[in-house]
Amino acid sequence: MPGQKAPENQRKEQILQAAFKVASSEGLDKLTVRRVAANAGLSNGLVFFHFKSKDALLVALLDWLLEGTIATRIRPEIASLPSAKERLLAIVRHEISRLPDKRQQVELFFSFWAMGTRHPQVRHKIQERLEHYRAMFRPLAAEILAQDPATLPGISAESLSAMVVAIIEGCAMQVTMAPEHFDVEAFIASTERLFGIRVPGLELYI
Amino acid sequence: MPGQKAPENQRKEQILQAAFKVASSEGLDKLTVRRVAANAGLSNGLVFFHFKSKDALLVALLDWLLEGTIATRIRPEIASLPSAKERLLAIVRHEISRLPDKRQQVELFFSFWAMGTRHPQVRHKIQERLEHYRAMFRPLAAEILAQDPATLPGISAESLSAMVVAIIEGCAMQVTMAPEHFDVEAFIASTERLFGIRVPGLELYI
DNA sequence: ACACTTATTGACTCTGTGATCAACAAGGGA
DNA sequence: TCCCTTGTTGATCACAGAGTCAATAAGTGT
Repeated sequence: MPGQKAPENQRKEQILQAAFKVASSEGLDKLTVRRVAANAGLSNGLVFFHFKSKDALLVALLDWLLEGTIATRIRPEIASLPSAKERLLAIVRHEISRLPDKRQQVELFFSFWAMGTRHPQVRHKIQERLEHYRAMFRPLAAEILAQDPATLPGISAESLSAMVVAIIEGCAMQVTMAPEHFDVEAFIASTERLFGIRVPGLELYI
Repeated sequence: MPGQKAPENQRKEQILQAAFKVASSEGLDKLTVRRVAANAGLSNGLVFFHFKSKDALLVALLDWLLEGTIATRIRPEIASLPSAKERLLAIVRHEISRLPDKRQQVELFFSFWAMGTRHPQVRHKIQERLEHYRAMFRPLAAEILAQDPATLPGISAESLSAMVVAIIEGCAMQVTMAPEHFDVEAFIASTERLFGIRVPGLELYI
């Protein structure tokens, strides 16, 4: 006996939340349509009605995850900082410091990353986001490089953005793998020192 | 009708190689005991005879992968370089430049990494290797920091090693996800510039 | 020759999964 | 009131997977 109809597309959101719950608590490999449906208190058939297949559900979950997890623009309080270097490092600090709180999301993101190596659609979505993420840093990197072209000769804004992203992602990997043995604050401090900030009289690099 | 007996533990190696072939060509999630057995030209029962369970097979595969993939010691030609900074950067260059060739291994490694978030044994093995990897850089980092304590105040060899590992892993992630859009050479160059080498007269940092 | 341990096979069981579908409920318009 | 579209259910199907097991072959010691 069918239950109540839900208004609009609340059902999709409800199912996606259940899917996230399952994936983040049991792992993406243990996610099944039945488990998601049970977690949402719905029948499995309904999941196939709203998302045509399990694969489509996973892709939708990835969208849902990226939407709510990856930074997509520079926050106003950071955008108002005077120098490009400060802005870039403020973003890095912000991105890294929130990693421990966003651990479930980050873990699931890595699962999708692994999945993406064999799944063209997932791969494409992650590539897009990665590119978007790098693009957020590129103007800052360009400004930094333009201010003093002599210090980092032959380096493009592109590769400097890639470096920043690598540092953030690499930190994320280590945090997810060994959160108890990884000192996030020290890591942030190292990044800032390496990029030459807060060391009076030594601000030569970048 | 049982087939020929294989000498010693050649069978285990044979099965592990088949497992790697399956995992790297179809993805770790598509790895089944049957597929591995078929790929090795053996019966599925034999896989369970040599490895007690699929789980144990996966753990053995991880060992096999780590054994042959992750650098575990500093190569002699690098160890003979005069300065600690040069040695560290030579390792980084070596590690990054071989990423495109080791892409299958790296992809599989990331799959295990994702698996490790829910699998204590896998997690532990990866943690160990990660720590071992960091430990390889630590003496170099310590030496670099000791040579000029003023330039990078308050930074530990530990966090500097973590930074180096983050850069390598973060680069690996981007290479696996978008190998055609990622300029490995430019990335290596950026790393070297950032760490202040090959820029005559500007070798202040690190 | 004979027993005994170790490999090896493939059929078999049991469980769970993705997907389908007929049935049925709810609401909205004509 | 009567359709007709949209939701919703749970039974059902076909199938694949992990793991078991009796049977059997190949060595190994005696």
